Amino acid sequence: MSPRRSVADALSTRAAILDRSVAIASLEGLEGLTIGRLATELGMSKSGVLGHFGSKEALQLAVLERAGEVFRAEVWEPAVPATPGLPRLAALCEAWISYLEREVFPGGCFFVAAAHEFDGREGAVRDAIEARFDAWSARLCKEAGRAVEAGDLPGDTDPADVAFELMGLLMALNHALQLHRDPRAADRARRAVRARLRSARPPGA
Amino acid sequence: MSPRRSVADALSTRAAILDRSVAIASLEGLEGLTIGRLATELGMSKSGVLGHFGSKEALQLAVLERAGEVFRAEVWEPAVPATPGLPRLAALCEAWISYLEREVFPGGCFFVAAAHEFDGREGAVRDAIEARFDAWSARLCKEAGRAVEAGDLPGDTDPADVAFELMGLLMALNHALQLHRDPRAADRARRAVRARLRSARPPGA
DNA sequence: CCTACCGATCGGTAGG
DNA sequence: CCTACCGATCGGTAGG
Repeated sequence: MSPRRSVADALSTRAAILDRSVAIASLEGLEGLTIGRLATELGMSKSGVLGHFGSKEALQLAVLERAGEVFRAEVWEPAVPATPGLPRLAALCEAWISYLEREVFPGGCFFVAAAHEFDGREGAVRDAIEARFDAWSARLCKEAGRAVEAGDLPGDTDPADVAFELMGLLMALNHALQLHRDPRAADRARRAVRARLRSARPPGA
Repeated sequence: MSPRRSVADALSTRAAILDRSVAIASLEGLEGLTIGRLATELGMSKSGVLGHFGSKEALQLAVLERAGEVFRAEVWEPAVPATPGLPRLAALCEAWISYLEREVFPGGCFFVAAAHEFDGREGAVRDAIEARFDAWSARLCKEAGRAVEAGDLPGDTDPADVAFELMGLLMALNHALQLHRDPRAADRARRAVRARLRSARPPGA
């Protein structure tokens, strides 16, 4: 229909490859994602798949990029309307918990899984994963720092400590859901986040 | 030297295969552990390696068993002398933190990595990993329950909440050390564990 | 986007 | 424990 049909087709094919790749890699890992399997599932040839990216590593980086877009929409965006500081910190955690509960990725948090798969290696994929966690930690630290400034967390609180502890709760939830399939874990995580973010000030002070 | 030299040799060969397997799998994962690589590194043939176990899955299960022995010696045993309840809970956490700091396994906690690698699959390997975490959680819960009974933690504390939160701190530490190579993380984890286990009772009450 | 192919490696087996 | 081998699959390339 379009006069540049081949270009539009190429873009939509690329998008289809990436969506399928994200689904596979979420369960099997970024290494378990193979060109041959992708080709079979998509009804394409291997070279047809690979032609869009050039190499497996380039495909993996594109998959991380695509997963990052999903994460941004599902976790970062919902917290934007919240008031900076403690309320936004709580909103970020709630968005993360909800993102796991709703199984946005079938294998749990895409980046937690990728981090464990690549933390013992070197290269561009590992670096891309680390950069995403750096950005996430920085975001948590920033909001925690604002909460301290606003007096919503005790004045001697280290924002990095808060970010570290919240990350732990989120990782424990991911673990409980994926390995133990424990449906009570989400509420446990919510309770723990609430307790950690409760001001040391007496209510109403 | 021994009259049953071939039997003793077989056992020591098996032990050598498992030790090398643990080292490889810690960094590359239990699937990244291949018979061919093992054979090359040990100066054996592939069939010589495989003959000790029968299949790759049986090798993976034996590797988990061997890693479990190391974990028991490094994390469970050091906490045995501690008084049951809060002191032993603290000792278990400190042993775990030290076990990561000392890089007992080059790729961080063997079981956390294995859990993420296999939580999206089915089978005996996945089941063995889950069983180890069940045992670990039960242990933390038991000591937390004793701490509540002894009045060392608030009376309305859910021991499973404590175990969940401590697991989170340990996983956050593993992540910080492996992905971010952040040497400050161990002390951050110690601080957070101490804060979580601090009694709600005023000191000396 | 395809077919046809490359060398390397995978887990595993036969036979000794 | 070995050699020699199996079919399958890996990432990737040549040539169109």
